Amino acid sequence: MLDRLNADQRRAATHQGGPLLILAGAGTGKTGTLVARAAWLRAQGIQPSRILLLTFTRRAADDMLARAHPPDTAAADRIVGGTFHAVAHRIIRANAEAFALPPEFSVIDPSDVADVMDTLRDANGLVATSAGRRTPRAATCADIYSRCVSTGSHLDEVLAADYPWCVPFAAALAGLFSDFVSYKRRHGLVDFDDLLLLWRAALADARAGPSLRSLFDAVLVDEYQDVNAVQAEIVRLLRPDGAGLTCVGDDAQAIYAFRGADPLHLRALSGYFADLAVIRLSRNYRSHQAVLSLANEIRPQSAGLELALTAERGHGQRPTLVRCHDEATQAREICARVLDSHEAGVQFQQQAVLVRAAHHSDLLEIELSARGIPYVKYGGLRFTEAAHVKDFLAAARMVTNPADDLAWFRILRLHEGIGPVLARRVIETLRIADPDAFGRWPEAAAALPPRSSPAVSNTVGQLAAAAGQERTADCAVTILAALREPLAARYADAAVRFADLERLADAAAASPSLHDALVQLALDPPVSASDLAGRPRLDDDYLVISTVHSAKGLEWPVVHLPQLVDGAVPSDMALTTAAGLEEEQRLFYVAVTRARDTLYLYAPLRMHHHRLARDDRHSYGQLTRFLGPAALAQCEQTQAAPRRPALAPMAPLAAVVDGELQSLWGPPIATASQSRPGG
DNA sequence: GGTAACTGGGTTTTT
DNA sequence: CCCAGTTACC
Repeated sequence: MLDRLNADQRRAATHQGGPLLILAGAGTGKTGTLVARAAWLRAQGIQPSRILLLTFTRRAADDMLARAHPPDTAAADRIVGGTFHAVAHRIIRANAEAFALPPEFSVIDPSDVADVMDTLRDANGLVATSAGRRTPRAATCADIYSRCVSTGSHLDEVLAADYPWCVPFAAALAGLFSDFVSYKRRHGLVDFDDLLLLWRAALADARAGPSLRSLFDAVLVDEYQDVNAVQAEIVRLLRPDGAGLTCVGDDAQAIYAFRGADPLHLRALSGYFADLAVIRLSRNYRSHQAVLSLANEIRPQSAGLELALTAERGHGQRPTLVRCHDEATQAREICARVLDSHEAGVQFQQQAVLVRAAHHSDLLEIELSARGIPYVKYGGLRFTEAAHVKDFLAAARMVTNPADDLAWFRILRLHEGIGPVLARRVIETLRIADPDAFGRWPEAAAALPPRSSPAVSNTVGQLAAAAGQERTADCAVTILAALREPLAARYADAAVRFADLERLADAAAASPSLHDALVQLALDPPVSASDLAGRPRLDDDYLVISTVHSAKGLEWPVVHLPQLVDGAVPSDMALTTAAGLEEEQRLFYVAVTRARDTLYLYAPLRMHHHRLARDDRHSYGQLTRFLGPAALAQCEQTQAAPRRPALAPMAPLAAVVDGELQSLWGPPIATASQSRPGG
């Protein structure tokens, strides 16, 4: 395994003793190095099950574990790996009583958090008044809350730095957050932040800490630049003196500040561990030098962690900047180049269009459809955000955790004639936090209007039955059956939605318990329904459209980067703060370094600006500030020809057709009566 | 009193 | 497309 490594990689894989930071630039073989390090640690006599690998995505964990040992390896001989959240959940679930949690606690995702906040908003004076004072929306409240928790900062600091328009609501938000915390505890809910907080608390605990710490001899952390304050502390608590700690990362690729991550944690490692060894990986096996020259030019350098990539694959072709008259031209130019590459033998799936925001590809998607170019889109709206999927998850949560009133609320409201007020009344009557809520159903049903009562009772009855079933598969089938009628009544396209849910139920049935299935879905949501059924159409060839965030860690032979104008790249949301702008630059660096062979950059002059008034939505965009003169010197530039109108200009619309239309209902006129017999 | 149906204005990124 | 506000119906 070590034979295939270069000298730096081998030094990293075989580093002995104290804490190690591997500063791994994009495409420098980081995964292979980590896998080799795990193998070397085992060769040093460390049990695989005493090696912990922490990643940020499940995919990264699976990739590495798959390369670390053959698939048939027994559990005891496997490295322990997963995302921070998944590992935290495993520990908390195994020790629920010690954490004073009900054994079947619900893990709620950020949209559930927003729903809870929504129900608590009114009581804290955060309801919008007609007087025009705009209050932060539920999702914004949830973001602010999470930012406080994950950065360990006081509410006032977070508001001042990132949500200045919410400063007037500081007191109301503080009240809301207190209510939110006690609400979660009352109803057995655990959010993503809680998973990390609970793990950290256990590690810091005088009695639990030492035994949790002693589970592992070596801890490997991937993408360390993306840890938040809580995760950084978890790592320090796992390896207090740094022995056996390996962190891999690149602070120039930190792109998750919006969820509380901060590359300062990576930069602070050397201050925290005096004996930290830093090994740089800068030999790039992914891209041609022409691409890397641009990447090196735009890479933000930080003191002490400078790095420049050098290509192992030859020089290649310089990136091309295509200046386009407008967005429509840009869409056509992308299609043309995608097709050109395709004809030159590059499959669609070897090409990707990477966008800053999911809606940046709207126009392109129309053009792709018109030309019959198949594509899949990653990032943006997730499968679990679809209304019917949320319905299913809510029903499943009612079954596993009957005290989860959010789930009750959603399922009750699914029925015709049940609105927020009735749903709340029913939930109160049921006293769902007390045991046997399902048993009190007849009492609650009496308060419902006669026309909805039978349907709701039917649904609740079936879910009660599901709660009594042992096997996960039976449970999933019963839940599905319970939802069939309400969904059919609610959604016009119920058949399609139900088919989605059948797949979801199948996937859930494979889990050891419904609880585990739900956690899996929350922490690692499938991107689409087809995701659940594995990859059914491997032989099909699709162009990839992805957000830059979702593209992290991936690569394609041909990469297209549209919308390189200020306001889109960098996003206008980030322009107000220096920190925001730095992150946008790192995002651009990540995007550029995804390309193996060919990189196309597109800058439309005119861009659609939804933040402007309706009549003024088109403004002239400036080329992104990230392509300064030095960076531009690394690119070929070309100007796309605007499309010439196919027709000569005509008379105004009114003159062409309006007179004709008037003749259909206007007073009869001489010529009209001639052409219409009997008129 | 409570629900559903309609309307108008706004939309970053995601474990 | 989602949310909040309004109106129309039971």
